[in-house]
Amino acid sequence: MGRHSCCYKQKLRKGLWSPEEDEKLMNHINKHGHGCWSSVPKLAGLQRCGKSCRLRWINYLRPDLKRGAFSQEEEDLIIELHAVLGNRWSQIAAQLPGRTDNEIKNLWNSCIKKKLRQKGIDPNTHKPLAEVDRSGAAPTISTERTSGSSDVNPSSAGALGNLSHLLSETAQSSMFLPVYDKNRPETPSLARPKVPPKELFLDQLAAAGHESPSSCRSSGQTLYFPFQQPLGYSNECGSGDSANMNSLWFNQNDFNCSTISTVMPPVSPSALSTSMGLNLPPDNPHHGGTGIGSAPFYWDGANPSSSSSPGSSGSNGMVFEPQSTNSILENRVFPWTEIGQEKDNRVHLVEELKWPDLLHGTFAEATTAMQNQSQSLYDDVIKAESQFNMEGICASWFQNQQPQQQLQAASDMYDKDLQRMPLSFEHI
DNA sequence: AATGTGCGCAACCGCGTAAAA
DNA sequence: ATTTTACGCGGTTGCGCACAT
Repeated sequence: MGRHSCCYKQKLRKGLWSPEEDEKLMNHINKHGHGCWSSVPKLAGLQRCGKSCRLRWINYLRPDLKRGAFSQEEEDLIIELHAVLGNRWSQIAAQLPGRTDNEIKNLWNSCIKKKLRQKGIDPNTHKPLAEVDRSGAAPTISTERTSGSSDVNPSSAGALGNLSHLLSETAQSSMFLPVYDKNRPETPSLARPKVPPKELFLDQLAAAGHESPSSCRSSGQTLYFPFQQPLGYSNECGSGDSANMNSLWFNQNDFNCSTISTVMPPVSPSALSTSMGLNLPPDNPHHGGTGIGSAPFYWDGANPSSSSSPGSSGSNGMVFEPQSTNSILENRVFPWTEIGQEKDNRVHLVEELKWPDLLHGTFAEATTAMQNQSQSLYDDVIKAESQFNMEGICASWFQNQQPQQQLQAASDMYDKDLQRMPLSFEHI
């Protein structure tokens, strides 16, 4: 395999980017798009390698980046997604519009890990630390890319695998899990997928839930179902009382097939509602508490004024504006845990969203039936992704901006740099 | 005030993969 | 079919700041 030739070239600047460099890069991409990244530095007049330019653009200069601290909802979503996807930061980031994989990775390593440990949860396995300790060798997240195997968090995959294992064929067929072809060749794309995020995301969930890696055998021990973990992550539950937290975990012993279809939605409602851009009035009886449409954690895609990305208003799905004033975890992320009295009239709504629909692009139709304002995850994510293809898009974004907005954008863009500006700039 | 330490963030590095030559 | 080039991803490093000693 060839290496980045640029990496070996000498006299290329490294380290922090100066405002001048940022300006050059931004101007160039605004005018011409990035095209071939390796040619960007030359065309933009930068003493940087293309890789560095790309990274700078993606992680810092992109106009659709959401700035500022992560909200509690975002953190919860990251935890939730990490339980399913492991350290696949780019895929996690795909579910958090405006956030970069690097940003999420840093947040995870510096902040979330710590919080989870403080709450008695092992950040690698998403299990209670006590349980991990008891089992001896703590399973670790395998993110080896050389193995060629799926690097889905094995603990999560294992948990899902356990669930899968528990199910009879009949039970499985009644679920809305996809019919996953076990004979499907293990394509490299599973390890390093280059497919649209939605398909990828669902594919991995499917793989996690339906494939049977060796780690997925039934262990006979208590199963902690990862989707419910955020109950333990909740601030409200952040007492650190591990006994209480443990009680929130899903116990295989209480598990029966009748609950599976409710307990096992393949994608968490928050993830879907976030990604789909659902704007669901909380009092809508069609998504009152169970299922995908139930999460009042929604954002107003039609409210560009609230967006950090003015050019992405409306349907392009880049505006991520959590509207919930409550914790996402209060029966919203995992509302199916609250089956109770409303179960019957809600479950069927959830069950309308069958995996084949999700996987074959008819998801939007199903959700439309439930909720007129919904849009497909696929469309949304694709649009989000297309935002990254800045060929001309960025230019149009800037063209759409009012002068003061451009100034504000530029101002925001340099906030961090200004904050980091050494004292030597004070005399300017 | 000087030094040490921890933390967060930005950027780099190495690798795998796909596409192009 | 093979080699080269480019891209994207995840892990790691290092800088700068804030706080403690």
